[in-house]
Amino acid sequence: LKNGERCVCDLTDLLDAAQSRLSFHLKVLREAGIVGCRKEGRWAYYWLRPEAFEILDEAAKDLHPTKAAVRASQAQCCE
Amino acid sequence: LKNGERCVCDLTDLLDAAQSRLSFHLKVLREAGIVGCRKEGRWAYYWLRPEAFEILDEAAKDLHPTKAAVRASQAQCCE
DNA sequence: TCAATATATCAAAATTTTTTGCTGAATCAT
DNA sequence: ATGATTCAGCAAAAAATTTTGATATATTGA
Repeated sequence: LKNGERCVCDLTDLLDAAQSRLSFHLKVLREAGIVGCRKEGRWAYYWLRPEAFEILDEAAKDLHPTKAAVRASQAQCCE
Repeated sequence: LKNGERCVCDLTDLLDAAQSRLSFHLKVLREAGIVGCRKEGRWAYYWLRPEAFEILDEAAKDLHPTKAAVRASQAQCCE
C-alpha cells in the first residue's frame, strides 16, 4: 500500500493470499488506524494513513536508549 | 533498559516477571541484536544497543507511504 | 431476474509465541 | 565444603495469533 491505494482483490493477487485472510488483516489494520478504506461499487480500497507513521516514529524514538545510557554502553568492550 | 544496563535480577523485580521468562526474552533480543550483554561475577547485565535503533528507524521509513500515495489519499474524503 | 464478482464475517483448525516449572552450572560468602 | 544466589536452557502447558473453509451480503452486467 506504500505506493497507493489498492482494492482487496488486487492485494490477493499481489500477495497470493486468500481473500478472507486479507480481509482479516485489513480489518486489524483499519481498527488500529493504520489503513484507511473506502467502498466504491463492488470494490473496497485500502491505503496507508500517513498519520499512523508519526505515531510509529514517536514510539521508536521513545524506545531509544538515553544519551547517558549510550555513553555507558560504549565505555564497555562487549562481544 | 532505555536508561542504562540492568542485570536480570533487577529486571525480574522491576517487571515482576519470572527469571526464566526474562531469560528467554533477553535471549531473543540478544539474538536479534537489540540488546548487548556482559557477565560480571554472578550477574548478567543487559543494555540496549543503539545500532538496533538505526535499523528500526530505517524500517519505519521504508514503510512510509510515498509522497504520491499521500497526495492521492488526501484527495479523498474518508470516514 | 440470474449469474458472477468482491468482500466481510465467523467458527474451527493450525501455527506460533509465551509462560511456567524444573534442572543444572557458575559464582560468591561463610 | 556448604548453602545461597544468579542465570541459562529445556520441555510441557497455556495463550495468542493466523489461516482456512464456509456462508452471507451487496453490486454489477447480461
